[in-house]
Amino acid sequence: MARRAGVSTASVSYVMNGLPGVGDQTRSRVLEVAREMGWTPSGTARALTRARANAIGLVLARDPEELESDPFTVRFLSGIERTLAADECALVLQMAAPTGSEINLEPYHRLLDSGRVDGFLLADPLHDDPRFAILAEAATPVVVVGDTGGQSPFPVLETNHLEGMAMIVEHLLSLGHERLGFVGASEVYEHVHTRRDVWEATIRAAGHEPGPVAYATPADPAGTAATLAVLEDPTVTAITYTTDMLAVAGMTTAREAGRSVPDAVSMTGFDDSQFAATFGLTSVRVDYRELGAGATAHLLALIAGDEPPEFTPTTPELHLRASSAPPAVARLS
Amino acid sequence: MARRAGVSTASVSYVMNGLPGVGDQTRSRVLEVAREMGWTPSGTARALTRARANAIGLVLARDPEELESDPFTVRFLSGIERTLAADECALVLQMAAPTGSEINLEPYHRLLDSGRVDGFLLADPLHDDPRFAILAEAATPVVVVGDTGGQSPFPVLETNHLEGMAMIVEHLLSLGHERLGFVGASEVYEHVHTRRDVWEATIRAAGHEPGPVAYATPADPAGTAATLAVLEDPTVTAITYTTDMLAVAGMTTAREAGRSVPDAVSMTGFDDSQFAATFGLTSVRVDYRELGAGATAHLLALIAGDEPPEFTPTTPELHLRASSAPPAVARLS
DNA sequence: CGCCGCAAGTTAAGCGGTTAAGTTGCCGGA
DNA sequence: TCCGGCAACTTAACCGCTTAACTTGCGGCG
Repeated sequence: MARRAGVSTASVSYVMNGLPGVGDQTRSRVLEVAREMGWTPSGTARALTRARANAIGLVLARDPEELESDPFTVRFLSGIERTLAADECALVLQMAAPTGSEINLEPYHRLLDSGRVDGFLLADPLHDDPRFAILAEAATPVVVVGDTGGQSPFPVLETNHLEGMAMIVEHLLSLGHERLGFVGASEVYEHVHTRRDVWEATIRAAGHEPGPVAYATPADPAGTAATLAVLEDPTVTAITYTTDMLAVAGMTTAREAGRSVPDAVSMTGFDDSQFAATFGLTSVRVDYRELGAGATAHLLALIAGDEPPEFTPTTPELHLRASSAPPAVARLS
Repeated sequence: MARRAGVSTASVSYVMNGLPGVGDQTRSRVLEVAREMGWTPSGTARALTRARANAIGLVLARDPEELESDPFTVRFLSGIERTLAADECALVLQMAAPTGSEINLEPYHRLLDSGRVDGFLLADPLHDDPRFAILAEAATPVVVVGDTGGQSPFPVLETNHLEGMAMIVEHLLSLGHERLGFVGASEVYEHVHTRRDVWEATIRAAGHEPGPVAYATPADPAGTAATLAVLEDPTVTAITYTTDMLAVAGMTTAREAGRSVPDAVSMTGFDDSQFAATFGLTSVRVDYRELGAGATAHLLALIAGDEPPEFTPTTPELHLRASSAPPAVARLS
C-alpha cells in the first residue's frame, strides 16, 4: 500500500484524484512513492465506491460470418477505442449472434445487472428493436448508432452514408451516365433501403429515371443473378452497388457476360474497403471511425451527466478508380 | 436489497454462491425474492472481495485497416465469447494500433494495474514480442495464440493452419500439378513464412521442386506484381496464395494477362472467407473459432488454478471450387 | 491577547459483497 | 437430566477505495 508513504489512505485518495486538501510536497511525495512501487488505485474498488464500472458495453448482435466481411464493425470499434482510451474507460464486448431472427437479450441483462458497464452502445438497430425496451426499463444510458427506421427512446447517431450514396451517384451522373442500375445487399437491412431511396432521389433530381434494381439474396450472396438481371437492360451504363464485395463480384460477372468494365458499364462500390483499392473499384468512404468516436463521446457525456457534444460527421470521401468512366456513347460523341 | 427477504446478507451470499449453511426453505425464499425484485449480486463488489475481475483482456495490436480484411480476428473473437459466456466472465477489448513498428504497451498496463482483468489473451504475437516481458513481470495469466517464432514464457496455442496449407498443396498435387508457384502476403508475418515452409516441404515430399515464390508488398497490396512474377515461369500451372483476397486479385490479374483460371493456371486461397465462396475460389478453412474457444478455456483454467484442458484442433476443411482443376496438359493426355 | 478561519491531514463510515467466527436451538446419547 | 454436536443463521471484519466530518496548527485581525 502506497499509504506507507507516511500518510493516510485519504490523502492518497485526494492526491490520486487531484483533489485539494493536500500540501504540495506531500502530494509529490505520494506520487513519487506510487510511481516507485508501481502502484495504481484498484479499478475494482473505485468502481464499487463510485457506483461506476468505468466501462461501457457493446454487443455485436450479428453473425460472425457477416461481421467478417463488413468493414463497418472494425472501423467503428477503433473509433470507440480512440475516445475511450482518453477516459480510463474500458470496453466490454459481447458477441451474441442472433439465433434465427431472435436477438439474444441475455448478454445485456448480464452486463447490466452485474453492474459491469455504465451504459451501452447499440449498433445495428432493428426495426422496433426488442433491446430498446429492456434497456429503457433498466434506465441505463444508451446511444444508438445507425438507422433505426422507427422511434428510439435513446439518442441516435448516424453517419452521412446517405450523403456518400448521393456523391457516388452524382459522380456517375457527372460522367455522363443517364441510366443507372442498382444492386443492393440483402433487403433485410434498413440501410440498403435508405441508400436506394437516396440513389433514386439523386437520379430524379438530375432529371433522369432510375434504372433497374435488384438485390443479392442468401441463395445468391455474390449477387451474380442480381447483376445479370440489371444488365439485361441494355441501356444501363452504370451500376451502383451498396457493397464493395458485391461490386467486385459484379465486375467479374459483367466481364464474363462479355460486358467490359468500365467500357461497357461502370461500377461503384461502397465503403472503400481494401477490396476497392485492390480491384480498382470506385468507392466512397464513410468515416465509421469518427462515428464510433462520436457515439462514445456522447455516451460518456450521458453517463457523466454532462451535455453531450454535437456530432457532425465529415463529408464522405469519394475514391475514384478504374471501374468508373464516362459511358461509351459519351466518349464516342 | 434482497436481504429484506428477512435474512442476513451473509445468508444471501451463501445462497447466491450455492454454499451450505442455509436451510432449504430459506434458500428458496431468498431465490424467490431475488428473482422477484430482479436482484443480482453486484459484480463490482464481488470482484473486490474475490480479488478477481471476472474479465479477461484482449488487445488487438493491429491496424484496423488490416483487421478489417482479415477473417481471423472476428472468428477468433466469436470463439472467445462462446467460452466466456458460460463463465460469467466478460471480455475487455482494447485496440491499440501499433505506431510504426512499436507496439503500444500502455493498454496492457492500464488494464492490468487497475485490476480490471484477470488475464490476457495475446494474439498476433511478434518475434520476441515486447509484451512478453511486461506481462511476465506482472505475473498475470496469459495465453498466447499463434506462431511465436521464438520462446514464449506463456502457454502457446496454435491452430493447424499448417496442416491446412499441406492439404491445399496436396490437393493441387493430386490434381496432377507438378510445378506450383507461391504468392504470400506481406513478409512481415511469421505465419506467411511457416506456411511457405510447409508449402515447400509438401511439394518436395511429393518428389517435385517448388516453383517461384513472390510476396505482396505495401506498395503492391493486391500482389499483382507478385502474381505476374510467378506467372513468368511458363511451367507453373498452379499458384498457392496465403490469403483469399490475394488469390481473387490473382485470378483477375491472370485473366487480364491472358491466362485463364483454372484452365491455364489453378489458384487457391486461404481461410475460406466470404470471398472464396463469392468468387469460386478453392480455399481451406481453419477453425479459428475453436481456437478462440480453446485459448479462452485454457486461460480461464490458468486463472482458476485448474489443470488447463488439452487443445486439439479439428482438421481444416478443404473447400473445392472452380478455381482449381487438373492442369491443361494432364487433361489433354 | 484571544478567537476565527483556513489549509493540511486524519478518522471513520460506508460501497456491496465474502467469510471466519460466533450464536442459537434442537436432537441424541450417556 | 445434562451436555456435546450440528445445522441454520447472524455478526462483524475486511476487500481497497471515497468522502463527509473531525482534528490540528498557524497566521491574521479586532
